Amino acid sequence: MGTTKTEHFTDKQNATASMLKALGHPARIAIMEFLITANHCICGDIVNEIPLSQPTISQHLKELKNAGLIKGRVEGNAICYCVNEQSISDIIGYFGNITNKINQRAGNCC
Amino acid sequence: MGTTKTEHFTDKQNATASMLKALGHPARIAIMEFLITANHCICGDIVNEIPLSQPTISQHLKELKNAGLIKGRVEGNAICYCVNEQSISDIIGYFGNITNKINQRAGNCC
DNA sequence: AAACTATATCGTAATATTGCAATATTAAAA
DNA sequence: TTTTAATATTGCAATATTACGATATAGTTT
Repeated sequence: MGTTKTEHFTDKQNATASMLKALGHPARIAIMEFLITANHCICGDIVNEIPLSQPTISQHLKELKNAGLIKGRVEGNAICYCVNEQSISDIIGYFGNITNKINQRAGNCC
Repeated sequence: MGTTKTEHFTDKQNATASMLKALGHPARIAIMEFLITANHCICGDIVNEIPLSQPTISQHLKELKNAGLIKGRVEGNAICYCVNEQSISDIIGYFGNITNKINQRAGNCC
């Protein structure tokens, strides 16, 4: 117990859940928004921008990276982060599909 | 510790994270997809459709409902569930905005 | 090389999540 | 009214997440 039973679900369902889970924390939403708003890659400003400790930010960045939502590039002794635009397209694609299915069907009773 | 420091983030960021967090589990993705694919409201079939125990499904439904992603309507001794279409629009709107910002900016270095 | 800077990792405490058996609740049917 | 059916709640064990201090690592500067 305590563990998600991923084996009952499709790969696509697990992959989708895992992307959205990575975005399911306000600090990670804030990091994504910061990276996007900043008009360029961010090297070393993230810790100053978000009021959490450096290890905590580093951990959140790792999770975003594992989920494929951001990319990192080593730049001297700093690391430049930016959004993986493909991942955002994938998410939009997913919800676009959902919307199409909603629009195609008969209608709700609730 | 162990608790998310929501006070450091905007209401919008917390609200967005909380919706996406609700979708950040394969069982809840599967429930959403089932409700959408089913072309009508679902009264009582969810437990048979997803290989998790009845209490576990009930708990996931509660979380989806708390996050505003689904609606429930009492129908005799059963409960009919359906997707809250507005919530999907909200999510699409959020990622649409993100995409606009990405397209407006100079470009990545990564 | 020594000091400095940026980031990652380790270890750990506090809390949250997942899943289920048992039980409660509520409405319908017999 | 007893039984049946559908769903919710409670209680709990296993595991995951969140956050951070301390420390490690790696590149830069002096």
